[in-house]
Amino acid sequence: MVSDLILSNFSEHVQLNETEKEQLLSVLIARPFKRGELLVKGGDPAKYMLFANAGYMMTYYTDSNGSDHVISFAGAGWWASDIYGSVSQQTTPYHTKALTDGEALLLPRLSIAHLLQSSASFERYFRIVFQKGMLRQQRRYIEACSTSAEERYRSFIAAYPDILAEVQQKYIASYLGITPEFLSKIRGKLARTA
Amino acid sequence: MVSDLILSNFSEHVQLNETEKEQLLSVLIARPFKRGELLVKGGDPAKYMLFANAGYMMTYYTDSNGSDHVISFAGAGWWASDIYGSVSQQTTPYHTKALTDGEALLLPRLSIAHLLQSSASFERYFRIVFQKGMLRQQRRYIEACSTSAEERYRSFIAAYPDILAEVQQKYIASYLGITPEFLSKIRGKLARTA
DNA sequence: CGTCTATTTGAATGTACTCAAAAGCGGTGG
DNA sequence: CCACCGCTTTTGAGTACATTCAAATAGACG
Repeated sequence: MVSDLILSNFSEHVQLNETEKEQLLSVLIARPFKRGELLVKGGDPAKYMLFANAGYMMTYYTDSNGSDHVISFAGAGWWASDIYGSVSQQTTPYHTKALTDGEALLLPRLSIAHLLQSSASFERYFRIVFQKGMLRQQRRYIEACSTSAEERYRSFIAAYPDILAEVQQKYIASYLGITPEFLSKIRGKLARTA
Repeated sequence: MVSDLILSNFSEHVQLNETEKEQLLSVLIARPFKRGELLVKGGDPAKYMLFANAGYMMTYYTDSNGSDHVISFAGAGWWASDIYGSVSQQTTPYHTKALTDGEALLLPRLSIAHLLQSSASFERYFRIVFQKGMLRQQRRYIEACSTSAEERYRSFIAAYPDILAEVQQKYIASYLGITPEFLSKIRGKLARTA
Protein backbone atom coordinates (compact mmCIF):
# COMPACT_ATOMS: atom_id res chain seq x y z
CA MET A 1 0.00 0.00 0.00
CA VAL A 2 1.42 3.34 -1.07
CA SER A 3 0.78 5.72 1.81
CA ASP A 4 2.71 8.81 0.86
CA LEU A 5 -0.39 10.90 0.39
CA ILE A 6 -1.92 10.32 3.76
CA LEU A 7 1.36 10.69 5.59
CA SER A 8 2.05 13.96 3.89
CA ASN A 9 -1.47 15.10 4.71
CA PHE A 10 -0.84 14.40 8.38
CA SER A 11 2.52 16.11 8.27
CA GLU A 12 0.91 19.27 6.95
CA HIS A 13 -0.74 19.61 10.33
CA VAL A 14 1.25 17.65 12.90
CA GLN A 15 4.62 16.07 13.29
CA LEU A 16 4.28 12.32 13.84
CA ASN A 17 7.15 10.30 15.20
CA GLU A 18 8.03 6.90 13.71
CA THR A 19 5.94 4.99 16.22
CA GLU A 20 2.90 7.09 15.49
CA LYS A 21 3.38 6.73 11.75
CA GLU A 22 3.57 2.97 12.07
CA GLN A 23 0.57 2.98 14.33
CA LEU A 24 -1.43 4.93 11.76
CA LEU A 25 -0.35 2.84 8.80
CA SER A 26 -1.03 -0.38 10.63
CA VAL A 27 -4.74 0.37 10.96
CA LEU A 28 -5.42 1.69 7.45
CA ILE A 29 -7.18 -0.59 5.01
CA ALA A 30 -6.61 -0.20 1.29
CA ARG A 31 -9.86 -0.33 -0.65
CA PRO A 32 -9.53 -0.14 -4.45
CA PHE A 33 -12.69 0.98 -6.20
CA LYS A 34 -14.26 1.12 -9.64
CA ARG A 35 -16.16 4.01 -11.17
CA GLY A 36 -19.74 4.05 -9.94
CA GLU A 37 -19.16 1.79 -6.96
CA LEU A 38 -21.03 2.65 -3.76
CA LEU A 39 -18.44 2.65 -0.98
CA VAL A 40 -20.69 3.65 1.90
CA LYS A 41 -24.46 3.39 1.80
CA GLY A 42 -26.62 5.82 3.71
CA GLY A 43 -28.46 4.17 6.56
CA ASP A 44 -25.70 1.66 7.14
CA PRO A 45 -23.47 1.60 10.20
CA ALA A 46 -20.71 4.21 9.85
CA LYS A 47 -17.62 2.06 10.14
CA TYR A 48 -14.78 4.29 8.97
CA MET A 49 -13.53 7.53 7.53
CA LEU A 50 -12.42 7.40 3.91
CA PHE A 51 -9.29 9.01 2.55
CA ALA A 52 -8.91 9.24 -1.23
CA ASN A 53 -5.55 7.82 -2.20
CA ALA A 54 -6.30 7.92 -5.94
CA GLY A 55 -9.33 8.84 -8.03
CA TYR A 56 -12.46 10.72 -7.03
CA MET A 57 -15.27 10.00 -4.58
CA MET A 58 -18.29 12.02 -3.55
CA THR A 59 -20.43 12.12 -0.44
CA TYR A 60 -24.13 12.85 -0.94
CA TYR A 61 -27.48 12.75 0.77
CA THR A 62 -30.78 11.42 -0.54
CA ASP A 63 -33.67 13.45 0.82
CA SER A 64 -37.22 12.31 1.51
CA ASN A 65 -38.28 13.17 -2.06
CA GLY A 66 -35.58 10.92 -3.44
CA SER A 67 -33.42 13.83 -4.65
CA ASP A 68 -29.68 13.59 -4.16
CA HIS A 69 -27.57 16.43 -2.78
CA VAL A 70 -23.82 16.24 -3.19
CA ILE A 71 -22.08 17.46 -0.06
CA SER A 72 -18.59 17.29 -1.45
CA PHE A 73 -16.18 15.67 -3.82
CA ALA A 74 -12.91 14.18 -2.58
CA GLY A 75 -9.95 13.79 -4.91
CA ALA A 76 -6.61 12.19 -4.12
CA GLY A 77 -5.26 13.56 -0.86
CA TRP A 78 -8.64 14.46 0.64
CA TRP A 79 -10.90 12.93 3.25
CA ALA A 80 -14.45 12.18 2.20
CA SER A 81 -16.65 14.57 4.11
CA ASP A 82 -18.80 11.90 5.69
CA ILE A 83 -17.29 12.04 9.16
CA TYR A 84 -19.98 9.99 10.84
CA GLY A 85 -17.43 7.21 10.71
CA SER A 86 -15.43 9.14 13.30
CA VAL A 87 -18.15 9.38 15.93
CA SER A 88 -19.53 6.60 18.06
CA GLN A 89 -22.86 6.54 16.35
CA GLN A 90 -24.72 3.77 14.68
CA THR A 91 -25.38 4.94 11.15
CA THR A 92 -24.50 7.59 8.59
CA PRO A 93 -27.19 9.37 6.58
CA TYR A 94 -24.75 9.93 3.69
CA HIS A 95 -23.72 7.83 0.74
CA THR A 96 -20.18 7.81 -0.56
CA LYS A 97 -19.66 6.78 -4.15
CA ALA A 98 -16.65 6.31 -6.43
CA LEU A 99 -16.76 8.66 -9.41
CA THR A 100 -13.67 7.25 -11.10
CA ASP A 101 -11.50 4.20 -10.61
CA GLY A 102 -9.19 4.70 -7.66
CA GLU A 103 -8.35 3.66 -4.15
CA ALA A 104 -9.59 4.68 -0.73
CA LEU A 105 -7.82 4.19 2.57
CA LEU A 106 -10.29 3.19 5.24
CA LEU A 107 -9.69 4.30 8.80
CA PRO A 108 -11.99 2.29 11.08
CA ARG A 109 -13.89 4.09 13.80
CA LEU A 110 -12.43 2.00 16.58
CA SER A 111 -8.94 2.68 15.31
CA ILE A 112 -9.68 6.38 15.32
CA ALA A 113 -10.76 6.19 18.95
CA HIS A 114 -7.58 4.29 19.70
CA LEU A 115 -5.32 6.77 17.92
CA LEU A 116 -7.01 9.71 19.63
CA GLN A 117 -6.38 8.20 23.03
CA SER A 118 -2.84 7.19 22.35
CA SER A 119 -1.40 10.53 21.32
CA ALA A 120 -2.21 14.22 21.45
CA SER A 121 -0.82 14.48 17.90
CA PHE A 122 -3.79 12.56 16.59
CA GLU A 123 -6.22 14.66 18.60
CA ARG A 124 -4.55 17.71 17.15
CA TYR A 125 -4.66 16.39 13.61
CA PHE A 126 -8.35 15.66 13.70
CA ARG A 127 -9.08 18.87 15.57
CA ILE A 128 -7.52 20.76 12.67
CA VAL A 129 -9.25 18.62 10.03
CA PHE A 130 -12.68 19.23 11.59
CA GLN A 131 -11.95 22.90 12.24
CA LYS A 132 -11.16 23.39 8.57
CA GLY A 133 -14.12 21.25 7.60
CA MET A 134 -16.46 23.42 9.64
CA LEU A 135 -15.07 26.59 8.09
CA ARG A 136 -15.42 25.10 4.61
CA GLN A 137 -19.01 24.08 5.22
CA GLN A 138 -19.84 27.58 6.45
CA ARG A 139 -18.34 29.16 3.36
CA ARG A 140 -20.26 26.73 1.19
CA TYR A 141 -23.52 27.65 2.88
CA ILE A 142 -22.85 31.36 2.51
CA GLU A 143 -22.02 30.91 -1.15
CA ALA A 144 -25.21 28.94 -1.76
CA CYS A 145 -27.29 31.70 -0.13
CA SER A 146 -25.66 34.73 -1.61
CA THR A 147 -24.82 33.93 -5.22
CA SER A 148 -26.76 32.86 -8.30
CA ALA A 149 -26.39 29.42 -9.81
CA GLU A 150 -24.42 30.88 -12.71
CA GLU A 151 -21.93 32.54 -10.39
CA ARG A 152 -21.53 29.34 -8.40
CA TYR A 153 -20.84 27.41 -11.57
CA ARG A 154 -18.28 29.96 -12.73
CA SER A 155 -16.44 29.86 -9.45
CA PHE A 156 -16.60 26.06 -9.39
CA ILE A 157 -14.95 25.64 -12.77
CA ALA A 158 -12.35 28.23 -11.80
CA ALA A 159 -11.58 26.46 -8.52
CA TYR A 160 -11.83 22.81 -9.60
CA PRO A 161 -11.20 22.44 -13.33
CA ASP A 162 -9.86 18.93 -12.74
CA ILE A 163 -13.04 17.71 -11.06
CA LEU A 164 -15.08 19.16 -13.89
CA ALA A 165 -13.20 16.98 -16.35
CA GLU A 166 -13.61 13.78 -14.35
CA VAL A 167 -17.11 13.96 -13.01
CA GLN A 168 -20.55 13.72 -14.61
CA GLN A 169 -22.41 16.95 -15.03
CA LYS A 170 -25.42 15.88 -13.04
CA TYR A 171 -23.27 15.48 -9.95
CA ILE A 172 -21.83 18.94 -10.39
CA ALA A 173 -25.37 20.27 -10.73
CA SER A 174 -26.26 18.57 -7.48
CA TYR A 175 -23.16 19.99 -5.79
CA LEU A 176 -24.18 23.46 -6.95
CA GLY A 177 -27.70 22.89 -5.65
CA ILE A 178 -29.49 22.99 -9.01
CA THR A 179 -31.09 20.54 -11.43
CA PRO A 180 -29.06 18.96 -14.26
CA GLU A 181 -31.39 20.65 -16.76
CA PHE A 182 -30.70 24.06 -15.36
CA LEU A 183 -26.95 23.52 -15.31
CA SER A 184 -27.15 22.54 -18.95
CA LYS A 185 -28.93 25.80 -19.70
CA ILE A 186 -26.30 27.79 -17.85
CA ARG A 187 -23.57 26.06 -19.83
CA GLY A 188 -25.40 26.74 -23.07
CA LYS A 189 -25.70 30.39 -22.21
CA LEU A 190 -22.04 30.72 -21.21
CA ALA A 191 -20.94 28.95 -24.40
CA ARG A 192 -23.02 31.31 -26.52
CA THR A 193 -21.76 34.37 -24.65
CA ALA A 194 -18.09 33.40 -24.77
CA MET B 1 -17.39 35.79 36.95
CA VAL B 2 -19.86 32.93 37.07
CA SER B 3 -18.35 30.17 35.00
CA ASP B 4 -20.62 27.24 35.66
CA LEU B 5 -21.93 27.11 32.13
CA ILE B 6 -18.62 26.89 30.35
CA LEU B 7 -17.19 24.40 32.81
CA SER B 8 -20.19 22.16 32.43
CA ASN B 9 -19.91 22.50 28.67
CA PHE B 10 -16.32 21.28 28.83
CA SER B 11 -17.22 18.48 31.17
CA GLU B 12 -19.79 17.19 28.71
CA HIS B 13 -16.89 16.28 26.46
CA VAL B 14 -13.74 15.92 28.54
CA GLN B 15 -12.72 15.54 32.15
CA LEU B 16 -10.58 18.48 33.23
CA ASN B 17 -8.48 18.28 36.38
CA GLU B 18 -8.34 21.20 38.80
CA THR B 19 -5.22 22.66 37.24
CA GLU B 20 -6.78 22.62 33.79
CA LYS B 21 -9.96 24.21 35.07
CA GLU B 22 -8.01 27.00 36.69
CA GLN B 23 -5.95 27.40 33.57
CA LEU B 24 -9.08 27.77 31.48
CA LEU B 25 -10.83 30.16 33.84
CA SER B 26 -7.74 32.31 34.18
CA VAL B 27 -7.73 33.20 30.48
CA LEU B 28 -11.45 33.85 30.00
CA ILE B 29 -12.58 37.45 29.80
CA ALA B 30 -16.11 38.37 30.84
CA ARG B 31 -17.74 40.71 28.35
CA PRO B 32 -21.23 41.94 29.27
CA PHE B 33 -23.27 43.15 26.32
CA LYS B 34 -26.39 45.12 25.49
CA ARG B 35 -29.01 44.28 22.89
CA GLY B 36 -27.89 45.34 19.45
CA GLU B 37 -24.22 45.68 20.32
CA LEU B 38 -21.70 44.53 17.71
CA LEU B 39 -19.25 42.27 19.51
CA VAL B 40 -17.09 41.30 16.56
CA LYS B 41 -17.02 43.21 13.30
CA GLY B 42 -16.37 41.43 10.02
CA GLY B 43 -13.05 42.43 8.52
CA ASP B 44 -11.46 42.99 11.89
CA PRO B 45 -8.70 40.82 13.36
CA ALA B 46 -10.22 37.65 14.83
CA LYS B 47 -9.04 37.87 18.40
CA TYR B 48 -11.12 35.32 20.28
CA MET B 49 -13.85 32.75 20.38
CA LEU B 50 -17.07 33.83 22.10
CA PHE B 51 -19.04 31.69 24.51
CA ALA B 52 -22.54 32.87 25.46
CA ASN B 53 -22.81 32.91 29.22
CA ALA B 54 -26.17 34.66 29.21
CA GLY B 55 -28.44 36.13 26.51
CA TYR B 56 -28.33 35.61 22.76
CA MET B 57 -25.80 36.43 20.06
CA MET B 58 -25.72 35.75 16.36
CA THR B 59 -22.96 35.35 13.81
CA TYR B 60 -23.68 36.60 10.30
CA TYR B 61 -22.07 37.48 7.02
CA THR B 62 -22.60 40.54 4.85
CA ASP B 63 -22.23 39.63 1.18
CA SER B 64 -21.05 41.83 -1.67
CA ASN B 65 -24.61 43.06 -2.29
CA GLY B 66 -24.88 44.21 1.30
CA SER B 67 -27.30 41.44 2.29
CA ASP B 68 -26.81 39.77 5.64
CA HIS B 69 -26.87 36.01 6.12
CA VAL B 70 -27.21 34.66 9.63
CA ILE B 71 -24.97 31.64 10.12
CA SER B 72 -26.19 30.79 13.58
CA PHE B 73 -27.62 31.98 16.84
CA ALA B 74 -25.90 31.24 20.13
CA GLY B 75 -27.84 31.19 23.38
CA ALA B 76 -26.46 30.66 26.86
CA GLY B 77 -24.17 27.64 26.92
CA TRP B 78 -23.18 27.82 23.25
CA TRP B 79 -20.14 28.98 21.35
CA ALA B 80 -20.70 31.59 18.66
CA SER B 81 -20.04 29.87 15.38
CA ASP B 82 -17.40 32.31 14.23
CA ILE B 83 -14.38 30.14 14.88
CA TYR B 84 -11.91 32.29 12.98
CA GLY B 85 -10.82 33.43 16.41
CA SER B 86 -9.40 29.96 16.93
CA VAL B 87 -7.12 29.91 13.91
CA SER B 88 -3.97 31.91 13.41
CA GLN B 89 -5.40 34.12 10.77
CA GLN B 90 -5.66 37.84 10.55
CA THR B 91 -9.33 38.61 10.11
CA THR B 92 -12.79 37.12 10.32
CA PRO B 93 -15.35 37.70 7.57
CA TYR B 94 -18.22 37.35 10.06
CA HIS B 95 -19.94 39.77 12.37
CA THR B 96 -21.15 38.72 15.81
CA LYS B 97 -23.90 40.79 17.36
CA ALA B 98 -25.78 40.74 20.65
CA LEU B 99 -29.50 40.10 20.17
CA THR B 100 -30.43 40.56 23.81
CA ASP B 101 -28.66 41.84 26.89
CA GLY B 102 -26.28 39.23 28.23
CA GLU B 103 -22.67 38.25 28.74
CA ALA B 104 -20.05 36.61 26.59
CA LEU B 105 -16.90 34.89 27.75
CA LEU B 106 -14.03 35.71 25.44
CA LEU B 107 -11.34 33.12 24.88
CA PRO B 108 -8.38 34.82 23.19
CA ARG B 109 -6.70 33.14 20.27
CA LEU B 110 -3.32 33.03 21.89
CA SER B 111 -4.80 31.47 24.98
CA ILE B 112 -6.43 28.82 22.83
CA ALA B 113 -3.07 28.00 21.27
CA HIS B 114 -1.62 27.80 24.73
CA LEU B 115 -4.33 25.55 26.10
CA LEU B 116 -4.08 23.24 23.09
CA GLN B 117 -0.38 22.79 23.63
CA SER B 118 -0.57 22.30 27.34
CA SER B 119 -3.00 19.42 27.49
CA ALA B 120 -4.53 16.76 25.25
CA SER B 121 -7.83 17.37 27.04
CA PHE B 122 -8.12 20.76 25.40
CA GLU B 123 -7.22 19.34 22.01
CA ARG B 124 -9.88 16.74 22.56
CA TYR B 125 -12.48 19.26 23.64
CA PHE B 126 -12.02 21.46 20.59
CA ARG B 127 -11.76 18.45 18.31
CA ILE B 128 -15.22 17.42 19.48
CA VAL B 129 -16.60 20.96 19.28
CA PHE B 130 -15.44 21.35 15.69
CA GLN B 131 -16.50 17.84 14.73
CA LYS B 132 -20.01 18.57 15.93
CA GLY B 133 -19.91 21.98 14.32
CA MET B 134 -19.00 20.47 10.97
CA LEU B 135 -21.82 17.94 11.23
CA ARG B 136 -24.28 20.68 12.17
CA GLN B 137 -23.24 22.85 9.23
CA GLN B 138 -23.66 19.91 6.87
CA ARG B 139 -27.16 19.23 8.13
CA ARG B 140 -28.01 22.89 7.79
CA TYR B 141 -26.85 22.94 4.20
CA ILE B 142 -28.84 19.83 3.38
CA GLU B 143 -31.94 21.27 4.97
CA ALA B 144 -31.57 24.53 3.04
CA CYS B 145 -31.32 22.58 -0.24
CA SER B 146 -34.01 20.04 0.26
CA THR B 147 -36.91 21.75 2.00
CA SER B 148 -39.17 24.70 1.28
CA ALA B 149 -39.02 27.91 3.28
CA GLU B 150 -42.29 27.05 4.99
CA GLU B 151 -40.96 23.68 6.14
CA ARG B 152 -37.76 25.26 7.39
CA TYR B 153 -39.74 27.79 9.38
CA ARG B 154 -41.94 25.10 10.88
CA SER B 155 -38.98 23.03 11.97
CA PHE B 156 -37.24 26.11 13.31
CA ILE B 157 -40.11 27.10 15.61
CA ALA B 158 -40.42 23.50 16.72
CA ALA B 159 -36.70 23.23 17.50
CA TYR B 160 -36.03 26.70 18.94
CA PRO B 161 -39.22 28.24 20.36
CA ASP B 162 -37.14 30.22 22.85
CA ILE B 163 -35.05 31.91 20.16
CA LEU B 164 -38.20 32.81 18.29
CA ALA B 165 -39.46 34.71 21.30
CA GLU B 166 -36.25 36.66 21.84
CA VAL B 167 -35.08 37.50 18.36
CA GLN B 168 -36.35 39.86 15.67
CA GLN B 169 -38.14 38.27 12.79
CA LYS B 170 -35.84 39.65 10.13
CA TYR B 171 -32.92 37.75 11.66
CA ILE B 172 -34.89 34.54 11.66
CA ALA B 173 -35.75 35.17 8.00
CA SER B 174 -32.06 35.61 7.29
CA TYR B 175 -31.24 32.43 9.20
CA LEU B 176 -33.81 30.57 7.10
CA GLY B 177 -32.35 32.02 3.93
CA ILE B 178 -35.36 34.10 2.88
CA THR B 179 -36.44 37.75 2.87
CA PRO B 180 -38.29 39.26 5.86
CA GLU B 181 -41.27 39.95 3.58
CA PHE B 182 -41.55 36.35 2.57
CA LEU B 183 -41.29 35.11 6.14
CA SER B 184 -44.11 37.47 7.02
CA LYS B 185 -46.22 35.94 4.27
CA ILE B 186 -45.47 32.43 5.50
CA ARG B 187 -46.50 33.41 9.02
CA GLY B 188 -49.67 35.01 7.71
CA LYS B 189 -50.54 31.87 5.83
CA LEU B 190 -49.84 29.60 8.81
CA ALA B 191 -51.91 31.84 11.10
CA ARG B 192 -54.84 31.72 8.69
CA THR B 193 -54.55 27.95 8.25
CA ALA B 194 -54.27 27.17 11.95
C1' DC C 1 -46.19 62.01 21.55
C1' DG C 2 -43.21 61.68 17.60
C1' DT C 3 -39.78 59.31 15.17
C1' DC C 4 -37.54 55.40 13.62
C1' DT C 5 -37.47 50.73 12.55
C1' DA C 6 -39.88 46.33 11.99
C1' DT C 7 -43.62 43.91 10.09
C1' DT C 8 -47.45 43.27 7.02
C1' DT C 9 -49.70 43.29 2.61
C1' DG C 10 -50.03 43.55 -2.46
C1' DA C 11 -48.59 43.56 -7.38
C1' DA C 12 -45.23 42.57 -10.69
C1' DT C 13 -41.04 40.01 -11.68
C1' DG C 14 -37.39 36.51 -11.92
C1' DT C 15 -34.69 32.54 -11.04
C1' DA C 16 -34.85 28.05 -11.07
C1' DC C 17 -37.99 23.80 -11.44
C1' DT C 18 -40.97 20.27 -13.71
C1' DC C 19 -42.29 17.71 -17.43
C1' DA C 20 -41.50 16.15 -21.99
C1' DA C 21 -39.02 15.07 -25.97
C1' DA C 22 -34.92 14.96 -28.78
C1' DA C 23 -30.11 14.44 -29.37
C1' DG C 24 -25.62 12.69 -27.90
C1' DC C 25 -22.53 9.28 -25.98
C1' DG C 26 -20.62 4.94 -24.37
C1' DG C 27 -20.64 0.34 -23.93
C1' DT C 28 -22.07 -4.40 -25.47
C1' DG C 29 -23.18 -8.04 -28.40
C1' DG C 30 -24.27 -9.84 -32.81
C1' DC D 1 -17.64 -3.01 -37.27
C1' DC D 2 -21.98 -1.64 -36.79
C1' DA D 3 -26.48 -1.62 -34.39
C1' DC D 4 -28.77 -1.20 -30.46
C1' DC D 5 -29.61 -0.06 -25.64
C1' DG D 6 -29.45 2.71 -21.61
C1' DC D 7 -28.11 6.74 -19.59
C1' DT D 8 -26.67 11.62 -19.80
C1' DT D 9 -27.18 16.03 -21.68
C1' DT D 10 -29.66 19.41 -24.30
C1' DT D 11 -33.60 22.15 -25.48
C1' DG D 12 -38.27 24.10 -24.94
C1' DA D 13 -42.72 25.36 -22.82
C1' DG D 14 -45.21 26.12 -18.83
C1' DT D 15 -45.06 26.74 -13.77
C1' DA D 16 -43.87 27.83 -8.89
C1' DC D 17 -41.50 29.52 -5.11
C1' DA D 18 -39.48 33.34 -3.57
C1' DT D 19 -37.84 38.21 -4.63
C1' DT D 20 -38.22 43.17 -5.42
C1' DC D 21 -40.42 47.37 -4.93
C1' DA D 22 -43.84 50.13 -2.79
C1' DA D 23 -47.00 51.54 0.57
C1' DA D 24 -49.55 50.94 4.84
C1' DT D 25 -49.58 49.50 9.63
C1' DA D 26 -47.69 48.38 13.94
C1' DG D 27 -44.21 48.57 17.71
C1' DA D 28 -40.35 50.24 20.30
C1' DC D 29 -37.76 53.77 22.32
C1' DG D 30 -36.39 58.29 23.66
